[in-house]
Amino acid sequence: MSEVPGNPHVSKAKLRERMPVAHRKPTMSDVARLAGVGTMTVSRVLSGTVRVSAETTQRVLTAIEQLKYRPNELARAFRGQRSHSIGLIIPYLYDPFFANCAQAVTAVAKEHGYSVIITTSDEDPDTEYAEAEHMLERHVDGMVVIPSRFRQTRLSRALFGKTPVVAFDRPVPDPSLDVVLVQNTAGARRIVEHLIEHGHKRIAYMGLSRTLFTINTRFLGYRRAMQVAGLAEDATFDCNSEEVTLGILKEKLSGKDAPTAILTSNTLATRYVLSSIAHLGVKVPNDLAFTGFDDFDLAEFTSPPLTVVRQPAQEMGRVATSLLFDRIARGEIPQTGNRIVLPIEIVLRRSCGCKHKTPVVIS
Amino acid sequence: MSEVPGNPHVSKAKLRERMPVAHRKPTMSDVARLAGVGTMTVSRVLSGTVRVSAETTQRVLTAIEQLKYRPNELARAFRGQRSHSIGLIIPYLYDPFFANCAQAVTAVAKEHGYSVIITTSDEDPDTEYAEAEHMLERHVDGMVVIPSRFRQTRLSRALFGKTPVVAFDRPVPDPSLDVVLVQNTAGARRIVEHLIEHGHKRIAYMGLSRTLFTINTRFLGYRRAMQVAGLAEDATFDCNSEEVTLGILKEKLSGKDAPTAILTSNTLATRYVLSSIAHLGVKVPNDLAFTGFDDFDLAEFTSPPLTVVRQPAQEMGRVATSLLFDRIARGEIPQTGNRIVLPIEIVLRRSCGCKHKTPVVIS
DNA sequence: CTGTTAGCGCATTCAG
DNA sequence: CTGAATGCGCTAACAG
Repeated sequence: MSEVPGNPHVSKAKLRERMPVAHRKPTMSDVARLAGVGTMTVSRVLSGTVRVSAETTQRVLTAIEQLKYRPNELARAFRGQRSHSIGLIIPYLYDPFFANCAQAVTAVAKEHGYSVIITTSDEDPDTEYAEAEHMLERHVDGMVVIPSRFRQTRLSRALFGKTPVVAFDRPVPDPSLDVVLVQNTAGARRIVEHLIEHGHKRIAYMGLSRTLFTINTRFLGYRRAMQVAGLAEDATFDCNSEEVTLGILKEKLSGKDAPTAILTSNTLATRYVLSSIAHLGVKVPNDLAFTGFDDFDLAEFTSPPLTVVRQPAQEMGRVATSLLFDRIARGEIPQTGNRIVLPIEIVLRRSCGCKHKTPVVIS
Repeated sequence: MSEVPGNPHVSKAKLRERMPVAHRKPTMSDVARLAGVGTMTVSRVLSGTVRVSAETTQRVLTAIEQLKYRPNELARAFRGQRSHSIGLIIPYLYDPFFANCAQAVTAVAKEHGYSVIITTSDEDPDTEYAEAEHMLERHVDGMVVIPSRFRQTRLSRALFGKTPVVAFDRPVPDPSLDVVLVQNTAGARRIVEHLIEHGHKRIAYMGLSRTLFTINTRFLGYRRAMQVAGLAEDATFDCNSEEVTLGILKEKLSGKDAPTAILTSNTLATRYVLSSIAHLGVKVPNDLAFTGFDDFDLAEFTSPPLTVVRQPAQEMGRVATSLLFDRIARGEIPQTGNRIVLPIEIVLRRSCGCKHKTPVVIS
């Protein structure tokens, strides 16, 4: 041990003058020294949790001003129990639906004075797991996540320990996590019923991978409506690219039981199908009625305007994040989490065969 | 001071048994104890910077496994000089263009093993400033930001100190910050020239606030093209909502010098104008040719498909972030920053009057 | 109302 | 190749 002779309990480091203030970020003790008080007083002035005399407060404030002191959040987070940050994991950011969710999450976090650490899972369960671990290592106070594939996601209470987590848009197998969803099944069912009211008998469901919760759940709604009406179902789950989708649609339409109406599973499928429709020169809604899941900004300006199921993306994000802050505040992890289901709306435009000049929204 | 009698320099805390491991997250010394080594050895095994004997390494690894030990990134960041996180400030997340930028930033950060702290400025210079300060307090290693209004942004080297910052999409007044932009002026100019080639003489520029850099810069390109062709300019900067835009367009079209073609300043303006056009029953491109800045997923499926200037959103984000990591690695702050300008593309579809069945991209 | 002490978990000295 | 001591900046707990 490097002790100074004669002062066996005071190390050299303790005696060494600290670097001149100019070259380091000022710390609390710099402020304390300048104000002629103890560091705790500065801390108290900053946090405002304990009364400090007006005069002292003023001195501290002046010193802070003078040194341009900024508290070190890292030290604060490290020292205390709260890091004042939450983690957000979503599949992609370039999907407007997810981006809208993220917008809501950051907005709520800001209201709580929290930072958001964001990352994408790219729909890959391993990436998702690794990113979640990474956030845990950063000691986030909680996490909001849109889980990847239901059967493969490894997100669970075992991983998170005492860190609260809210899943949204898609559920997780672990029942102890809170989850916020929308009425996927009911939404799909109702829009199919609408198509049936228009007189359609052969309605096709065109989706991406069935391993995605939302896509499968919506399919269930579609199937239900078809069954109730005594109609034969016709679903595909391979619309993974424009090329593939074009092939599928072409084959469907050339068959003798060609569908007269379509429901797509989500925005991406909508894009692929719309592209294929344009390519094939099919007229909507006369040759083929079109409906899709997920509304988007310009759905009103496509040709024809699109009838869709609208999900409350931002509200879902807001509800999920509020729930998370609730958990953080309460500090208790439930045995079984909440399950909140938000209502959807049907936006009737003209691709379904309706003649509305302006969209009609039913909820 | 609470000392144990007889041991004047050993406090009670020092003697007190630590909580049983089960109730705390395991720390490095838990691992060290179990492996029968010092904490430094564990640290070295983890960081891999210094050679440790194979046998010892194995013992440590086993202990880590057994305790499910995870390093505390917070402590690591606090202790070391790097927090391994960068900050990202964008105006909004619900704008697909910005979301795409953000996607690229998070992707590059992930490649570097970095976390991204994200926040929105809502186009407000004060929010922007506050959020930047907040990130600085969190000791991010660097920041990527899409600055708010050019004349009002308070982002500057003075605020950031030695923390590297890259601005993108829009510049900042402070020349010491790096900035990555696209060819806004050239893009606007070329698409207007294209309109002129179609025979248009009265071309209107419809934009949001001129205080936004991109919108003003694109206007300059528009103006240039008009001047060179000897045409009179006709620009408005008040398309802030659907209602206002509708009023403006209605008035323009009823005047005797009604425009025969339009260029919008960005996606939002495009939406407002498209909505107004639909509302007024104007036929595109026969009554009015349409062109816009910013491509988007479904621009191909609007009626008619839209001719637009396409910006490389993801590439811009990627370049900006790579530049930032460069600065972080080098650890030096330049006197005057880089200024990188990325090329744009013109996507010719049919709203401009072209007859292309599929889009033609010129760059 | 204010100050002192101690320690959060880690990595950088420095000694073996 | 390994370990002990030390302190990063802050605040909870206590003492005055």
